[in-house]
Amino acid sequence: MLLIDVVRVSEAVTRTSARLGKIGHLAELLGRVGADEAEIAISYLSGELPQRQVGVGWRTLQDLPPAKLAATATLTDVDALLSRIKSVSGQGSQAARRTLVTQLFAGLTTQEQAFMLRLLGGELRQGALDGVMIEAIAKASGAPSADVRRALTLRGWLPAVGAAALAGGVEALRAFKLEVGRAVSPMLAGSAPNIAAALEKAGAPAALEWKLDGVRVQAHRSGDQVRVFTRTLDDITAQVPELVEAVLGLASDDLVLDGEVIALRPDGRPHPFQVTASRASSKTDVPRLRERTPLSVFFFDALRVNGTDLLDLPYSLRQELLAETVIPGLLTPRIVTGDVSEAEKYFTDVIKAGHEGLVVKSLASPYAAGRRGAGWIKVKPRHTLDLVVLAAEWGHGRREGKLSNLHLGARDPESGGFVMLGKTFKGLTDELLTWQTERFLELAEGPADEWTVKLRPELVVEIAFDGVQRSPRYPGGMALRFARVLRYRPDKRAVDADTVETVRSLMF
DNA sequence: TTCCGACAGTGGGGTCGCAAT
DNA sequence: ATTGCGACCCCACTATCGGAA
Repeated sequence: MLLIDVVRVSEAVTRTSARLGKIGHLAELLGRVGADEAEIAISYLSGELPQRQVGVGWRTLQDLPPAKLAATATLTDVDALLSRIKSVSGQGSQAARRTLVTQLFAGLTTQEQAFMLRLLGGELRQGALDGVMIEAIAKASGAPSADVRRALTLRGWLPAVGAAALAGGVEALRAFKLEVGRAVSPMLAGSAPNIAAALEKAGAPAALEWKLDGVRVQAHRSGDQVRVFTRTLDDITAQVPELVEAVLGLASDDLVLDGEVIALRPDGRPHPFQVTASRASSKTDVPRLRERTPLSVFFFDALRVNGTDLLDLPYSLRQELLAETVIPGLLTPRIVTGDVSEAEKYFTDVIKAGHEGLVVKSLASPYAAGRRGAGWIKVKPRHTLDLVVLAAEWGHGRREGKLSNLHLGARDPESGGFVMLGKTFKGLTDELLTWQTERFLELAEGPADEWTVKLRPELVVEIAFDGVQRSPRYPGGMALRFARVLRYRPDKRAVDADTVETVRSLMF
C-alpha cells in the first residue's frame, strides 16, 4: 500500500468531526490494507510509529528538502527507512540520522511530508488515536470492540492486535493471553474533587489505598527471571534491583504484580517526586545510587499468581490473593469502608504522613486496562494561590490565534517586582481564552520573543496546584506542580497577590 | 430530550542518556 | 565540562460525540 493512501484517509478523518464518520474512514482503509502492511497502517493512523521512537524530534525536522511530485513511497519503504534511522548510534549519528531523514522526506510529496512531520512530531491532530482506532478495527474485522480492547490490554500494542483481528477475526483476538515477561496495559484511575464524590463514583463500600507519589511499576516473574515495566511499558528492570530482589523473595514464582516504587526517607516519609524519578531513571552506577537513595516498592494489585490469571476477578478477590502472595511490608496500605467520615479521616491521615492522596477503588471491578474508568478514582488535596500574569504565549492547534499559556508570578515585597513560578494553560474555557486574549493585548508591553507577549503585571488569577517543587529553571528556585487556572480575580490588584514567602512556606 | 462516559487535544516541570560543542 | 535534543516520569483540564437514561 502507498503512504499516500494512508495520508488521504488521515485527511478525511481530520475533516470529519463525527466520531462514527472517522471510524468509517479508518475501517474502510483497514479493509483494503494487505496483511504485511496492516501493522504499519494501524500504527500511523493511531498516531504512533511501529518503532515507538526513532530519535527524531522537532529540531531534526527543521530544514527539510523540497517535495517530490509523484507519490510513490510504500508503507514498507517508509517503515524500513525509519528502522534504519532508529538504528544509528555513536559518533556522527546525528549527522547520519539527519541524512536519512532528508532522504526520507525527499521521497515524499508535499501532502505526505506534512503528514510525516506531524506523525514524527507526535502531533497527528486528526481527532483519532487508540480509542477511535479500536472501534475501526472492530468494524473492519467484524469482532466486538470489547474483544479488541481486551486483546490490547493483554498485548499492550494495538497494531499487533489490529493485524491479528483483520487476519483472524474474533478468534484471533481471543487467542491473546497474558504472557509473563510481556507488559500488560496498566489500569488507570479517573479523578474526583473529594472523598465523598469518589466514594459515590466507586460505590460504597470501597477500598481506599494510599496514593504514593512514585513511579508505576508492573513486575513479572517466571522462575528466577524478573522483569519490571513502567506505565508506558518500558523495561526498567536494571534500574530497580530492590524490586527485583523483593519479587524473587516471594513464594510464587509465576506472577504479575502491579504497584509503585518510591524513595522513602529513613523516617518513612516520602522524598520529593524528583528524587524517586531520578533514581528510577538512572542507569549508571545503580549500586551506589541504591545505597544512598534506596527504593521501596508497594504492590496494590495482582494480575497473575501461581500461574493463574486474575484480570477478570473482582478487585476484592485479587486483593485476597495479593495478600496471600506478598508479605505485609510490600502491600500498599488500605482500608475498606463505605463511611464518608471515616474515609475523610483516613485521607487526612495519609496527607499528614506526607503522601499524595488516596485512590478509591470499586470492590467489584475487574482489571480493565487502558480506560480511565469508574473502577479507580484518585483524590488529592488542592492548594490555591492568587498570582499575577506576567506574560502569555500564543497557542497552537485549536488554540491558534489565542493567547493561551500564562506565565505566573508571585509578588516579591523586597524588590517590589514579581518572581516567575511557572506556566499554565489548563482550566481555560474557550470563552475565557477569547476574553484573556483581548485583555492581554490591552496590557501588552511588547513581544518578549516570537511566541511570547509580555504584559504589565496587573491581572490577578487564582491558580490551583498540587505542590511546590525545587526548580533549577526559575529564578526563585521553585516551581508549581500541575498548575491550572481556577478563575480570574478582577476584585484583586497585583499588590493583593500572594508573595514569594507564602509560596516558599509551601515547599518541602 | 437530557445526561454523562470516553476520548482527543493542549500543553506543564523535571531528569536522564547521548552526541555535539 | 556544558549544551541541546529526544524521550519519558509525573500530570489537569475542556470540548465533543454518541450512547445511556
